[in-house]
Amino acid sequence: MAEIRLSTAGGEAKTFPAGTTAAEAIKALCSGRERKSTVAVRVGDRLLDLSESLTEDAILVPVSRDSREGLDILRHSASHIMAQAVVELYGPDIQVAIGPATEDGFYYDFDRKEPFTPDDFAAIEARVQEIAAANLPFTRETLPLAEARKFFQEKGQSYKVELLDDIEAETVSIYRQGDFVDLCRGPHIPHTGLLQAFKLMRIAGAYWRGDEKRPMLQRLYGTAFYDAKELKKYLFQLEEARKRDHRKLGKELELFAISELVGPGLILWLPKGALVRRIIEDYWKDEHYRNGYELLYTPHIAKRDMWATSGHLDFYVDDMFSPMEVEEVSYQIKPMNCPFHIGIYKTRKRSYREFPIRWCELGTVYRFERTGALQGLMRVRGFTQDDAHIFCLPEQLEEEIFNIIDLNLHILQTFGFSEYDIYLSTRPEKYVGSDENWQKATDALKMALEKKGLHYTVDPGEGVFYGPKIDIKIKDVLGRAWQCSTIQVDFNLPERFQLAYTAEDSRDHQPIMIHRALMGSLERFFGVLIEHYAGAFPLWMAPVQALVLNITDAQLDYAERVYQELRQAGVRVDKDARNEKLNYKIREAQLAKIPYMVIIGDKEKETETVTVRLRDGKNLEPMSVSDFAEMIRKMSRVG
RNA sequence: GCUCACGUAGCUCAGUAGGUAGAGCACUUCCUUGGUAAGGAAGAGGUCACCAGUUCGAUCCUGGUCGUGAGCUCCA
Repeated sequence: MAEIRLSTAGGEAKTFPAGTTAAEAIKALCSGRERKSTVAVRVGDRLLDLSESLTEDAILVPVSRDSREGLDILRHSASHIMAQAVVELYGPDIQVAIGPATEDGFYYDFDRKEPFTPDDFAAIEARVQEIAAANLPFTRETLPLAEARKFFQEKGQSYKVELLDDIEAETVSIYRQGDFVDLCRGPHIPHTGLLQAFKLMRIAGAYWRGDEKRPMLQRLYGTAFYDAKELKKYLFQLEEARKRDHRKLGKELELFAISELVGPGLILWLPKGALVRRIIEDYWKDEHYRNGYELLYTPHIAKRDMWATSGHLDFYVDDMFSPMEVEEVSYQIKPMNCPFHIGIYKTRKRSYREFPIRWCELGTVYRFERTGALQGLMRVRGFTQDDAHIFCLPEQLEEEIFNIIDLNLHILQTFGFSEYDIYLSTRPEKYVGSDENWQKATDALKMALEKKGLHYTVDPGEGVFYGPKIDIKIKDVLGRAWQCSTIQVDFNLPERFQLAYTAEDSRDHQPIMIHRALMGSLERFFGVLIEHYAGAFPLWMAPVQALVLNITDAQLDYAERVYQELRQAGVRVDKDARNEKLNYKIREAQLAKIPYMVIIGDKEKETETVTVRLRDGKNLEPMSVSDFAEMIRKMSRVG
């Protein structure tokens, strides 16, 4: 019998008979603990089941249940187990589609006439537990494509047949556990008993293959862990995340509102939220002034002809609100600010000596989002972009992009965001402009990122219709990445609007245009900020920095004086002069997440001081009002 | 837009075999003047999202509309 040499990475190779299973090899090559935690093996870039027979020399990398890969394998297996449970409970005529692992768990899509309801959850979960307890082995079989096709056709599983139609390989693998058989690449856990913690999370509709023209399937989402403790931890984190939800905090802290009176996706900034916004805007304007930008203001509507010239009517009309007639001329509300800045560019002849021109605007735009897409502040129909357009010479392009990235990261860091995913998006299916220009622009973006030493991922086909872009997605505390910053090169609008500048040769040339937004939309950015800080904004952003609390009516006069003095000194201060006990006032201030409580009793009144309580419950030594004001002033320097 | 769920006082939520509703907090008034997370009492507050239908009678049942949530799709 032939022999093969197997080893683990870094370990000594041992000789085995050909056909040894991965499980046997791991048993011989690994220590007890590693052996126990191994759920699959990796050979090169292939993941194999433990039951796989090995026929060639190989270096085996054990996949531990503690690794991300190991968890994904469990969850993928959990989706099969759930599908088995569903088929057993609701009959074999139910159509099964696909069931992969996801970031937080897994899902499986089913086609069934009757909708699943949350009432079904208990039954499905119970059946999953039974299957897990039965310790059914997962077994893999390989069969020729045609045979697999016949097999699933006979079972009436048309989605599987459709999947097989797209597979080009000669053979495919199927997995069985109990009576359930599924087309699957694998690998899987050795047996169902490893599924120790399972929970059905929710049900949602999902189009077959993500295509809204195809049938809507019922997607069951679940999550799974090797250990019940891990599941508990995950559910606790979900609960914590819910507490930070910007929609909940926005209501509680009276930051913003969405009113049925006004309409969906349209944000009302309440006084406290509006104050935070003003602080953000002031900082933004100062920072842009320092970085050589000039501020613009432009209207909210423009003639439809302009949107025809810009190409928006060809490529963006589905996202635009309907036109309105004004004196027999059609106008349309703006979904973007760029054509207006071009309007300003064209107010006179431009010289190359003016370049780069950096124009910024907090421009409010309106986009027709489908109702189902709206979500709190994160996805709205009217929002303000921190927009800018840079007009420059081709040879200035790379440096300008480099400068934008610098300013971008600086501003994000000021707000407390230091983790991001960076994407370079290339040409989409629907686009304008020449292939050559697209290539030039894409190269310039790539170059700037590489010079800056930033790690990025290429997102093929995700560019905007007028040019390629860099997107910087910031990560909030919930681990969600939010697309805020975007930097887009545009060789197209200058062409469409016939932009020109006079160059050294005294002839007209076409400038390059860059679009960029750093916070993206003030609404979304505010939403991310609320969740990031759980509503407890840093001092420099807090809408109310200090709250004056008198203990009894006897200090009302002094408390009023303190309040006025702090207000005059530029502290954002409120007062709570109500006839309530101190405990009560402190509780409310604490829930409002106000950074400093200024407590005024008889002692303070006599000595003309204040006692300061911090948001974390600590107290500062009594100090004079002016010292406190100075302290706040120093500590609330931006960033 | 599509699938599923939900919509009761400013907020969080009970409730009704179909007989026009209730709590806590918030609000108003009064008592209380209390040193670091809820003092007490009274009062006011609702076309039970909206529109139809079934019914002697609808907040409850049916249908539609609007809105919200979770997804799909899309995106700042």
